[in-house]
Amino acid sequence: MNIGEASDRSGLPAKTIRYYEDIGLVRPERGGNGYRDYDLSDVHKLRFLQRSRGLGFSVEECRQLLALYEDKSRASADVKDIAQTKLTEIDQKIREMMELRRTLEHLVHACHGNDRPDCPILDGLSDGKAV
Amino acid sequence: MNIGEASDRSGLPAKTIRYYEDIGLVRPERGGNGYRDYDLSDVHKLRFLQRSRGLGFSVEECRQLLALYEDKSRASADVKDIAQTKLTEIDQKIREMMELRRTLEHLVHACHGNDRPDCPILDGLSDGKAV
DNA sequence: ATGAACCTTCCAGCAACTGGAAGGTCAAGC
DNA sequence: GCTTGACCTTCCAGTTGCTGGAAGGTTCAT
Repeated sequence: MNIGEASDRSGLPAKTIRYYEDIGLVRPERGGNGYRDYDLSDVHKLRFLQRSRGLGFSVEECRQLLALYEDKSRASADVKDIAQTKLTEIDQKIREMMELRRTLEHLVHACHGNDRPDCPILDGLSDGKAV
Repeated sequence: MNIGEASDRSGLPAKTIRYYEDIGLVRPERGGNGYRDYDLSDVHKLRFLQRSRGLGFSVEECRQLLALYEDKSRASADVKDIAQTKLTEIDQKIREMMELRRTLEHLVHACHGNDRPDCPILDGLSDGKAV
């Protein structure tokens, strides 16, 4: 498929997809007309990149994660180690996300939208405790 | 406190903290010697930035989230709307994070580290289904 | 066969840091 | 009181990860 459809299916702008090819992340075939030709596994990698980049992983981290898709790499123990490390990081990120959610929810609901000095959030801020 | 301690407590490099001052995110007092002087509420904002940036929110989004800490903004309905929108986004990110976790876990455990062609992940990839 | 909607490369610019130089401040030890 | 080392300051340049736009080729429907 052409880059436009790959873009639609992955949720990444065509520009970004070309950039990912430049830096060697996802390398599609080329048709006789010079157009990039993406297959389903390419699209899957792109979706994976879209998700993991949006969740705060760097391109280099994504490159490592993506290496898990290559079966020869998946067979090697060190790449499994990387994956295991990333799993731990993801768990940490999920915890942080939950905490951020809780903080925001407090800010939206616990304070009643006025400037009361006894607002629990402001109190939490002023004495330095985590909100 | 000096920038070094603020860095230790927030988990952000001093460079990044100075950059955040440049762009008007967290503005500490200055001591007589010209050193930046952070209080606990500054540190709390920095920790908040560290978390939300690491979770894939842009600096501009963080600026909006941070505005919730300013009580005058917190009193306004539109800022509450922003917070509500961000809450929805966070929920979405949590779901994506869970899915990413599940994908990785599959890659680590479901394939037994060899190159068997019937590996469920490879099968999933080759027929284009999500892993 | 012409126009719209694709695609290509290349180059410039922006966002969000990051590193390094050149120099001022501070607290500890001699 | 003076040095030494670990702080801090500003400024400027470089990197990462895109993103926009120009200039031009391809495809397809009318």
